[in-house]
Amino acid sequence: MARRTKQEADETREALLNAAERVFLKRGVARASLDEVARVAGCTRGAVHWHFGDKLGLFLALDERLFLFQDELRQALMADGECMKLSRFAEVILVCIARLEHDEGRRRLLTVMWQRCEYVDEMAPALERRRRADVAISDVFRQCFEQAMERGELAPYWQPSQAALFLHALMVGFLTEWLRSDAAFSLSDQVRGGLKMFFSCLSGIPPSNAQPTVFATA
Amino acid sequence: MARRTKQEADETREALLNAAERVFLKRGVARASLDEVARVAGCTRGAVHWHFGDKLGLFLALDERLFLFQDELRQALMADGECMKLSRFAEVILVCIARLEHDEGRRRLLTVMWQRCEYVDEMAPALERRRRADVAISDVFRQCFEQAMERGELAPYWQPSQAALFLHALMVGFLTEWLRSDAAFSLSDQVRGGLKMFFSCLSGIPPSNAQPTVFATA
DNA sequence: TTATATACATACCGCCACGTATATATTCAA
DNA sequence: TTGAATATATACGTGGCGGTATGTATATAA
Repeated sequence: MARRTKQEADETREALLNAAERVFLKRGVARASLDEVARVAGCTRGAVHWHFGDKLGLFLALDERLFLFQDELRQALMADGECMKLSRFAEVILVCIARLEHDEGRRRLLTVMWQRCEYVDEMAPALERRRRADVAISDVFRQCFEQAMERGELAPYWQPSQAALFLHALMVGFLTEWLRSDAAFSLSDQVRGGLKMFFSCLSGIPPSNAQPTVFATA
Repeated sequence: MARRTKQEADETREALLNAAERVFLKRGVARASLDEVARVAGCTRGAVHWHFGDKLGLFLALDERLFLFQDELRQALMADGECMKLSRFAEVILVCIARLEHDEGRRRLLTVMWQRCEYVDEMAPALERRRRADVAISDVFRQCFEQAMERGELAPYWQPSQAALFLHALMVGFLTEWLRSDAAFSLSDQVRGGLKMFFSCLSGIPPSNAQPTVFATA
């Protein structure tokens, strides 16, 4: 019941975060009790308060996980300040989406943060993170589209910034519907189809249904 | 303190709903107290319990308002089972969006239902309404695109159902970003631009920037 | 006019969950 | 070996909030 080894303590911490993920998902962040979180993790509220201070601390620690995922996408899209070609760009997004779809933990986490949390008062710091992550992703999108425009990959009537906002809204929309439907449809399929249409519009080249690869290599 | 007239009772009811709208927005549905709602409305919890039974009843009554708004859009899009041309279609959506943007009450309501509520356990009925409304809207979209396809207004590579899901995701995404940003940008402008690109892609006709009206009359 | 239903206000009760304080058992460093 | 820091469990106090029960004044119908 007391400090075993440092590693075991870390395992307790992880167990608590995993438990919080599930309990927040089931009860909602506001209605979830720390006691239930602790019991699901196989310990008591003492451990929660030791590791996270209070409920907000626990929530923010959990939120950190989502932040890491988002950053992962951002880095994948812009490995070294250099943007990839549009065709490759779409593929990277799809890989991230597919990973999300097949990782129950990520889905739980995203559901908690998007659908089971009332961003108000003390939750404000998390909302700020969300906003910054949104801006960061949109910025990466925009930079990629700007470089694509310079390379002549963009149909002339598209503005890079507008394309970025458009794409971002599209992704947020698909994700929101997917989470709301309780993953009732194949997210990958939806997004694949959506991206296909979007990118072909972007490039001004009609999509080729015959082609085996997902995107025309514009 | 007691039954004045029937009309005054209805006014109390409306005042309570308006208060709930604001208090739920500020505190989140779960953390909001009925006492604060009542005080904001200028009465006590007695009135709340009389009119709505309990907290869930109050919430569902408020939710009804949003449902009405959504139905308004649905009816506007398909007045008499007949769908309009795509160009007009986009305009109707924009009118609804503009109305939402300039109606603080509607924005509050939508924010509460989309960003200040944890849909869990007893909130399930509201989530069901949300899902049904989503399906209903998507269905209207799909029907319109089907008829558009029959009229030859759709580029051949678009499937009506896919176009409907695409459009729906796009709208949900724009709205979500707008609400999350606390209405920091012009929703109408964003959506106008987005719809313009989307519908020109749909019809396979590049958008004409020179034209004064928003959409090419395809 | 009076009884009854209505439209609230007030009072009371009970729970629950959070935070804190404290106890306790290990580990680790000296 | 021992003290201090660590990693929990347990115990305690308490504030808030929701539901219900009840009080009460007014409208309305008979």
